[in-house]
Amino acid sequence: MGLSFTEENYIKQIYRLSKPGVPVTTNAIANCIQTKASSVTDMLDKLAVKKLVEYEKYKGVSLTTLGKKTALLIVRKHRLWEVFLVQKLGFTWDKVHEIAEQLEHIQSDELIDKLDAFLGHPKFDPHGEPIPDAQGKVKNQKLKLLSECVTGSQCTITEVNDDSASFLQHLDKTGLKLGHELEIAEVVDYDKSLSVVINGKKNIFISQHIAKNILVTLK
Amino acid sequence: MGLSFTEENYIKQIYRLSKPGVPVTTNAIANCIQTKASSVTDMLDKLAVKKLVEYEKYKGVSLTTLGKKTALLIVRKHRLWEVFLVQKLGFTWDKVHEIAEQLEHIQSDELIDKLDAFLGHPKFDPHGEPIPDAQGKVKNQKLKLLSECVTGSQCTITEVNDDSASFLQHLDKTGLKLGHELEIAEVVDYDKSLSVVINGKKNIFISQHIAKNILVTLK
DNA sequence: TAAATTTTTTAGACTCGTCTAAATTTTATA
DNA sequence: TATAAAATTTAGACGAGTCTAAAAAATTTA
Repeated sequence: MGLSFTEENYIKQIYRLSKPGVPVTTNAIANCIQTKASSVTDMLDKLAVKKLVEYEKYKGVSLTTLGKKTALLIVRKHRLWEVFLVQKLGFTWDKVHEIAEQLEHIQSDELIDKLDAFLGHPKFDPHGEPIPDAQGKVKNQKLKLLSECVTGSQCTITEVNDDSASFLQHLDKTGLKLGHELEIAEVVDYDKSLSVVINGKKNIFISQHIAKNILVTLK
Repeated sequence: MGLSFTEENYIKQIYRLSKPGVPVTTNAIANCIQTKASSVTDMLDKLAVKKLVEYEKYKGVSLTTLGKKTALLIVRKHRLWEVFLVQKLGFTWDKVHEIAEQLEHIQSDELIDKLDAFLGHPKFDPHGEPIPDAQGKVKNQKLKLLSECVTGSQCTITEVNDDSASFLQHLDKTGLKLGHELEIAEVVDYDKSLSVVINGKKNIFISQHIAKNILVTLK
């Protein structure tokens, strides 16, 4: 059952607008997709026939299990392409979205499998959003910048934003590695530097500059 | 002046079917695009209005300078993506075309520039076809299989078809490297093996099996 | 709770790209 | 060169997706 470019866009936007329990309104979708409410109504009828959404007149819409899975596979493609654009082609975060909006509609499972492998099976996109797996399952954790964590928080180093040799060498020297557990002992007020405990042992200082390039998963 | 997905496809196919002097026929396009002649006629009218083709009723069609440039930029995208799919993602030659047909329509000059740089500004696609530059200019040389060269021809090793370690090691041992100049001293009749002179010095034998995996640019 | 407002849906029309069937032009053949 | 055959174009229609304007339902407000 192949979906059109347009149908895929509706599904994806409905997914983005969804909040547990609350159905998504026609107008919300219209704003978000840059179209008119009447067009949305038409499309919702169509998607309901295809069993991708549950739709009751005047009551808004929500994704079915099938619709949700469909959405997650599109999101997967979107985020994998974002990783590619940033990590391999050197785009900055802010510029990748528009291009990924196009790339996410390329149809080929094999392409996505191979892209995923080429990128080293990344778990998060450049914005820290989790990448669903090939079955459409998402880890419900989100990455946070270490620089945004508060005193007392416990987290795990999950990714870095700066892949330059000098940055990676610095991390190495400091004793910071992917997978290490951190506890924020103190956030120094005047320069936002951090005092952190690594794996419950070593205590080190990290400047805000460095902390801004380290992504962590909160406990 | 943005072109639709469909318009781009027509332009590209007309380019592929073009032979100097001879206009492309409506039926030829219809066969090639999997559509009906009447649909082609409609589209040709449209493309003529946009100054992409010169079209006279019942007389066939040819690309204008603008149309040709448009086609070459699409071909550029197509071939760069093919290189990406083969070299970076590990697809085999035969499987990349269909996916590249989709990727070639992604709109972003910056994306193509960066992809080109990421791939090391390749000059040929995996099939040996030349990749037009960002201005739509093509080097009018085409890669040829070494096995297809005749006695006396002079050429430069430009690419290999087999990227396996064992093949590359064999080349290395034999003294063959990208960029080396070859002169075909003799084509042995009974087994099609070649006697070649490398860089005007060393003279070696190359079996047809090996020669079939070496691409050269003719002098 | 009745009126006013907002949201949503319906009805009808438009564009894009396609199709079939019929008409026309070109080309091949006798 | 007249005629048959093939190629091409025209005419009219359709589906997808969109729009505007009007009608209907839901929500807010008095």
